[in-house]
This record gives sequence, structure tokens and C-alpha cells, in this order.
Amino acid sequence: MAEREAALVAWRHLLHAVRRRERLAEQKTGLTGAQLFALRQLVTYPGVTIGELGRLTSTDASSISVVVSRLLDKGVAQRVRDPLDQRRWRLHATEAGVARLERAPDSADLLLADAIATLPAKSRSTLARQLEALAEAVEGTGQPVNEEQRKATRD
Amino acid sequence: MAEREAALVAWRHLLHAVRRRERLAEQKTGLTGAQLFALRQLVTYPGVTIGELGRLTSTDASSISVVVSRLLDKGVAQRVRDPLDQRRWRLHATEAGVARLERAPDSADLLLADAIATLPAKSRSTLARQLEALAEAVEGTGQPVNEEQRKATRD
DNA sequence: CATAAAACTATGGGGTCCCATATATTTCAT
DNA sequence: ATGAAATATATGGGACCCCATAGTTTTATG
Repeated sequence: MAEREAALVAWRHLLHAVRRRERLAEQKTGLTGAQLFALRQLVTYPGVTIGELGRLTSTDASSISVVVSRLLDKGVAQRVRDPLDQRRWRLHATEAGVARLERAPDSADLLLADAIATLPAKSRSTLARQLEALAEAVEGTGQPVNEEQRKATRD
Repeated sequence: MAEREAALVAWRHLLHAVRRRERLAEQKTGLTGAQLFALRQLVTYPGVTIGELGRLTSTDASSISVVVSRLLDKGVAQRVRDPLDQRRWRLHATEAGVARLERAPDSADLLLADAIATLPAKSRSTLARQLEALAEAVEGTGQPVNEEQRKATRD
């Protein structure tokens, strides 16, 4: 019944809420949700590459590549060739970028993080486990579902 | 600490898993994730309107309108003017649409629903409550509403 | 050492999403 | 009854997302 689908509905509510919040933040900051989130990773992990950033944000490298190019255009990020590997760019937030983030306290990713942080520790870890289990289930089927945990290659 | 962000990471993992699963299902069925989900609602709630479908799927009416137009083009849905209100379309899945859905047992929305269904009842309802709470937090907060444009879009 | 294979980033295709707007129809006030 | 306000759907803009693929550079292999 409705009971059985409540979590699925709630999942969509959260998705919708996040997307709308991202639009609001965009109007206020001029940076989209994806841009804000990527930029925040750059502040936290200075010098990451495109590929690493993709793994950090759980998006395809080709997707994050486009997002980064916009960050560069807007002057909130910089890139430098990795001297040890000329294929890679090392990415950094600029001063302007950091300032821009500080003026975006109600971006979707932060509100979500804050909301999660206010959960009791136990609920929080349960939630994390459940979401990972769901991701695993959605990911796994269709392709060989190995009991043995896939090579994790953690981020 | 990583602990504090585990749920946020898990959230993104699930998002990524769903998007990738939708691509796989698309290759197999010729219908995108949004199309499959909308079509399934049409089977469950025959005769819904565009607006109702938007509320059912937690998406903007203008977004679902485009998705529906593709369903119509593909012949998996039909529409008829509501005789009582000439602005509205009444939407239905066609036979072909129903058949198409039956051949898509591993679509993202179904896999997610199944995974949720396999959770213990208690965990399931807790998850639903938590996700709703997060949606509420993301939606509600930060919204200074500063008088300005405030279109009550409750659903 | 030369070359094939793998890794990294970028580009383009087709879809989705929200918002702002436009048009048609219905409902509400006066 | 008539004009104004609200409602329903559609269109276009700009960004995102995944996948396929291409061009470089690096690593592995014979």
C-alpha cells in the first residue's frame, strides 16, 4: 500500500527538494548546485584531478569535466598541468571561489549535510548503511551480482 | 570525520547508481528512466492529468509534460481531452505501453522499490521518515522568502 | 626500443530538470 | 454577464548527466 511505498515517495521528495534548492542557490550565488559542490571539493582537496573529482562527487569524469570548465570560466577555480603526468590537470579553488562559497551557506549540499548532521549518530549511520545497500542493489542486478564485494577502490 | 559524511556519500552513490541503471534500462527498453516511471504511474492511475502526474512523480508539470509527449510519440501512452475541463488531458498507457513495462523488470525505479521492500518493515518506515525529514529541511530552511516572489507550490 | 594497451580529459548526442513565460480555459467577483 | 484572477499545459533557456568516442600521454609488453 502507500505504506510500502512511503520511502520511495520520500526519496523523490528529497530529490525534488534538492533540485529546487539548487535553483534558489543559483539565483543567489550564480553557481549551480553541481558547481557549488565541485568547488567545495576543490577547497577540501586542493590539487585533485578531474578524474579524482569525478570519483569524489560520484559523477562521470566527462560530466565533471564540463562543470570544471565553467568554474574556470567564472574564475572561481584554476588548473595547472601535473608536471609528473601531462595528461592531468591539478585543480584549485581561487580566492574568489572561496569567497563565493562563503556567501552560499544555504546551498543544497550544505543544507543536506546539516540536516544529516542533526540526526542522532546512530540514525545517521543506519541511514548511511541503508542508502549504501540500496545503491548496491540498484547497481548490482543486471550485471553479475557477485556475492563477493566488488573491488572497492574507495575514494 | 568520514563518519559524519558517510550518509552524504551514500546518497550520492545511490543517485549515481540510479542514473546508470536508467541508462542500462534505456538501452534494453528504449524508454528512459523518467519515461518508464511516468508510464508506470499511468498504468497504476489511469486517466491522470499532466499536473497530477507531476505531483505523483515529484517533478514540475513542465518537465513531465515533455516526458509525456515522448510517451505519446512512442505510442506507449494516449491522451484524451477531459470533457469537463478542456484544458486537461486524461492520460492512459496503451497496450503496447503495458507490454513494454513488463519487459523492463530491472528498471531503476523497480529495483529501488524492490530493494526498499526487502528492508525490514521497521527499517523501511524509519528510512521513509528520515528521507522526508531531510526533504523538509532542504526545502524549508534557508528560505528567507524575503517577501519577494513566493509562489506557494505545495504538493 | 617500439608498439600496443591503458589512462586522462574533452566533445557531442539525446534526455531530464527547473524556472520563466505564453496561451487557452475555467472560475470568481463585481 | 464580463472582465480579472487562477489553473492547466506547452515552449524555450541554460545546466546536468551518462555514454560513446576521440586525442594525448603514460605504462606495459614483446
